[in-house]
Amino acid sequence: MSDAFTNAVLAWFYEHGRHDLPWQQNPTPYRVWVSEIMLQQTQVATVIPYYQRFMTTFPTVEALAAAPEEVVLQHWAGLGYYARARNLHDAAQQVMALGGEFPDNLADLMALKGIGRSTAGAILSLAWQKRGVIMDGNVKRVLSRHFAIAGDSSSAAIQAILWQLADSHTPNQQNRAYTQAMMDLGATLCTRSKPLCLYCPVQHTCQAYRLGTPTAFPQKKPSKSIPTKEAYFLLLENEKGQLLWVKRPPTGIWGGLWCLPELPVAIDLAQELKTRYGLIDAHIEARASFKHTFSHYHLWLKPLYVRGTMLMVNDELSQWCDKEQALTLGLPKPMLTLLAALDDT
DNA sequence: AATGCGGGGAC
DNA sequence: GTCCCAGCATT
Repeated sequence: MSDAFTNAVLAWFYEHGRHDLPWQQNPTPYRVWVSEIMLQQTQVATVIPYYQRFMTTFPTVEALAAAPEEVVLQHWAGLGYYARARNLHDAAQQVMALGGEFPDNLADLMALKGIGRSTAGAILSLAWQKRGVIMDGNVKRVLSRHFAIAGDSSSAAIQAILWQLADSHTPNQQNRAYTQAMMDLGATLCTRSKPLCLYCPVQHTCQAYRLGTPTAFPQKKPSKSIPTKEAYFLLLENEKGQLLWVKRPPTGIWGGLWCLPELPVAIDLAQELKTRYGLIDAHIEARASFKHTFSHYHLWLKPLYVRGTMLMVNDELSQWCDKEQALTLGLPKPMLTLLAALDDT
C-alpha cells in the first residue's frame, strides 16, 4: 500500500493522535464495543464519566449479560438514545450464547443488536486488529472535504461513494492506527467549524482546501423545522408524600425508563384522573411549564401537582417513591426538572 | 428514503 | 437559536 493520503494520515497520528482515551487502555473487544456504542452520536467528553462507571459495574460481558436490564438503564440515564443500552444488554446475552467469545468477522458482529457496519468495522480494527473500515461523522467530514464530495452526504448515493473512498484508502497494515487516526483528524483538526487546515497532514491534496471552502463540506440538505408538542406530567402525591412513577414502554421516548405519568393535554383531566387512578377529592395545581428539545421535536412539559385519595393498586409498571428513592431510579433529565417544580409555590 | 431516538457541546 | 456528535433500527 503506497497511498500518499493514507501514509500522511498515519505519520501524523503517531505524533499528534490521541493515545490516552480510557477505551484505548486494554482494548479488549468488550471494552471497545461498549465505548463504540456509547460514542454513537455522543461526544467523547460526555462519554468518559459514563464509561468509567459502566466498566466498574460491568467489567465483563458476563457481568453485563447477567445484570437486570433495569440496572443497565440506570447506568445509561442521562446519556440519551436509551435503545443503545437495551441493545447492548441484549447483545451481551447474544455473545454469551456464542460461548462468551466475541465474533471476529464483519457479518457476525453486525448480527449483534446495535452494531451496524461502522461499529463492526471499528471493533474489527481497534479490538481485533484486523482490517476494519469505519464511516462515522469524522471520517465522513474528512473524506468529503478532501475529495470535495458534493451532494447530500446522508443520501444513499453519496454514502456509497464515501464508503468506497473509505475502503480504498484504508490500509491492511497499521489498520488500527489508521482507524484511530481518521477519527482524531476529524475530531481535532478537520472540525465542523474553524478547521485547522494549517496543521493538516493532507492539506496539500485537499480539494476543499484548494477551493477555499473547507466548511462547505459535507453538504446536507436543508433541515426542516421540527414540531412542538405538549403533555401533562403528574406530580401525583399520596398521603405519605410519595410520588407515583411509571415505567415507560420499551420503544418510544425514554424507553424503559421510570418517569412521571404523562397525560395528553386534549382530555378531560378530572375524568381521566378518576378513571386511571381512582382519584377522588382531587386537588390540582398547575406548575410552571418548561420546554425540552429532542432531536426531532420540542416538548412542553406541563407539571400538575395533584393530591387526593387514590383507590388504584400498583402493578409492576408503577410504584410510589419518595424523592430520595426516585433519584436512584435513573431518571432522564427533564424528570429532574419536574421534581424541582415540587418545591415551587 | 424517511423517520425515530437524547442530551449536550460549540458557536 | 443552529448544527452536529466514534449511528442504528424500523418502516
